Amino acid sequence: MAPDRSPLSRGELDVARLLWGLKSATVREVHAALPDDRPLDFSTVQTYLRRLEAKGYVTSVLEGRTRVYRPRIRPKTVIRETVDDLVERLFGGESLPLMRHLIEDRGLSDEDLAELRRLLEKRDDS
Amino acid sequence: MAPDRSPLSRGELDVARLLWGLKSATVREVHAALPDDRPLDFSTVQTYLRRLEAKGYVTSVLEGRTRVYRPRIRPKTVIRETVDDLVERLFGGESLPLMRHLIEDRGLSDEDLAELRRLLEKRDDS
DNA sequence: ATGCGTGGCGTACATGTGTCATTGAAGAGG
DNA sequence: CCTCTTCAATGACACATGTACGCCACGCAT
Repeated sequence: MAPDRSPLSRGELDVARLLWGLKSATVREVHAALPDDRPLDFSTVQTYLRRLEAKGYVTSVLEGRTRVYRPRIRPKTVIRETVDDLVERLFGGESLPLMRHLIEDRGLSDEDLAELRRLLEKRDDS
Repeated sequence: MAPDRSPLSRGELDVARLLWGLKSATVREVHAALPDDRPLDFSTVQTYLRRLEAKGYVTSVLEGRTRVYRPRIRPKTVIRETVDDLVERLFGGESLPLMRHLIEDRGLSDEDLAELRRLLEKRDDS
């Protein structure tokens, strides 16, 4: 249950997300996938990937002379850990207040609401 | 919209939460209010409060020879900023996936579910 | 061969964070 | 008053994080 590996920093998470999207990628590919509003130097990406590996979030193999990285921890896991942590720190462990916040203070479209209701029903008869 | 003040670190948030609860307090009072599972040195609390003030989250006045701190930014605001940030970096800005996660992957009690449904209805006819 | 792009690896370095130790002055007791 | 106690204020320090440079090796097109 405890998050055995150390937590991701902001930048590391950004890079990890890209890697999840790519399934498997070289530094260059991750670098190329960076959104325009977050330019990073090639080496910076390299550093992040190295640190991600050191922290146990990704693995890599050397293919020829190129290192290929791929995720080792699934997004779901990281999401769980991150959200748990946030709920803990911000709401003392209660998730309902977070729900309330989301519903009341953030824009939810009508589709979102419909979908939500569906989720609730499904959750209901289980 | 932009979070003009720099974000709170983990420890800073812990202390800020205590201060929100106390409305107004001296270093010593905050220190005394620390939960048993998170002991911090008096000076450490002092440092956090100082940094919180530097970041603009709290203010203080010297009353006699004692400094009294009080919140300057409301919890709601910090919550909004923090959650926005998390939704952004973890779900690309969509809040529905976070909802889904909360409903499906975290334990919600029956009361929580009932409450949720009420929230949705209220939200509905508005 | 020579020089250029691609890429790995190690290194660097400023700033942010977690956590205290030390300093220094205001009030209490004699 | 002078010393002792008690805190507030400041300094310090190690580790984390954001961001990048530099050097070197390889392979390909002059």
